[in-house]
Amino acid sequence: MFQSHRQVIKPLTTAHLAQTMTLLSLTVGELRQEIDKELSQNPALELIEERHCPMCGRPLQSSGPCPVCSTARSENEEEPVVFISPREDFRYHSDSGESEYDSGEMTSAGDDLPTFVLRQISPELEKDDRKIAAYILLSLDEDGLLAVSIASIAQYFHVPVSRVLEIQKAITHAEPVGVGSVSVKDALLVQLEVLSETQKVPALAYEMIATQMDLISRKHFSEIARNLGVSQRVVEETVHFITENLNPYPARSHWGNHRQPEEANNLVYHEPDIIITQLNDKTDSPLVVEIVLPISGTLRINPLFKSAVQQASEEKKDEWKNDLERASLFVKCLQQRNHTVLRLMKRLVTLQKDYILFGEKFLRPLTRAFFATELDVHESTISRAVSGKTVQLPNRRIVPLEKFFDRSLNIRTVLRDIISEEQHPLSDSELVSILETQGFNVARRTVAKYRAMENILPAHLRQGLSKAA
DNA sequence: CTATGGCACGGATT
DNA sequence: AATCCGTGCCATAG
Repeated sequence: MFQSHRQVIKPLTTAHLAQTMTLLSLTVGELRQEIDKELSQNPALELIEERHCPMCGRPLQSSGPCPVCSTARSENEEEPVVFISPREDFRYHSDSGESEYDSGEMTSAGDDLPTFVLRQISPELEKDDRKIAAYILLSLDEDGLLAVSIASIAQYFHVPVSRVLEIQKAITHAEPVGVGSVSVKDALLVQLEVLSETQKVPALAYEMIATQMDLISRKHFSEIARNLGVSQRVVEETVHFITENLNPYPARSHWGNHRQPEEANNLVYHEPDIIITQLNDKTDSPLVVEIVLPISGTLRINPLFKSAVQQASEEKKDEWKNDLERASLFVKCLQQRNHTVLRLMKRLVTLQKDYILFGEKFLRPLTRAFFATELDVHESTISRAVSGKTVQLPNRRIVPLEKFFDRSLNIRTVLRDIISEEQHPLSDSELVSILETQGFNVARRTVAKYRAMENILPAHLRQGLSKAA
């Protein structure tokens, strides 16, 4: 066996390669199961509590970025800070004592709402706060609104109201946005706030919801117009915007098969495999990318076990040696998996920075093949690394990693914008020429397809938008 | 005659 | 090798 050149991680055997490949394609949830399994049946493997920063090797205290690295790294403004981040177990209902929780089918795809939300926010909560968050989430009514008062929660946990409010705020800002609000009004306000980060919203919407809520629900538009001193037409347009884009019952948009088929809001219930955040909310501050590792602590070979092998009886020795082999293989594969994902994300985030910060309009159509040559790995490696994984963006949206490789999302978004601002229903061929002026060359037929994807009606059915009363 | 959706083909992507 | 996607052609609706 030859080693042509020495790498950080060198592939040793075919078994190694095979396992690396399978580990690479696993999501955090699946990986957690895999590690649990390996840990329970291989005595040579050990999980030690203390953690070391994967970048600089210093021991880490709390979860989150290593202070040393992130500060040191952020000097380089071009590259995002990327690191592998150990995470505590997200499961809130079972204490760590019960480690296997019917681990067979505990995939993250079909979580209930509380679990789903908790997974999003738990990274930024202290351990004690997670309990409170879980309590809040379990106190929701079926619409996703809070069924008990904030004060009673504070009393229950013997903590100040302000702390509960802070946690509740985190919950309402998670997907589905507005969940956990105390009222429909609050839910709408939060949604509006989040929405305004990515698109422009009617100027009056906020004030209208905040002060005229009961009139809105009773559809007394003329009275609202009088109260706010604007024309009734403006009121109606704003209300239209509200009913179209906001959802008074956060939980229903995903759970109740209300309204549109779930195609429209293709939310995926996953804990994120990768979390992208921005430390300050400044748009120029570097992005922080965390590759989520589903265990807290460091996985390594148990040194005691290793030395014990020496003095083992003959028959045991072989078996134990085998365990040792497997353990080191497993650790190496795990490292390589993280290494690959890390390299990929580092490059991906720099290239798609505009998309991450400013929305889908700025998504660059990149292909997996491109990254394969870029990182000098096989295409299938990238495929494996991308498939099934999910990313949490700074705006808390959780999107599939595949979205980063959507070849037409940017055009579709521009198309959506054009249509939403059209004065007059534009036909497909007209849309083609408008897109052309913006640098997008697509065929007429393709525009039709994009419309279909975004479920936008054809031009002749699109007029009912702003009809005068 | 114009606008749109269906089917199918070829090239790119996985 | 299998799949996805953009596009051209044609039928149909208005």
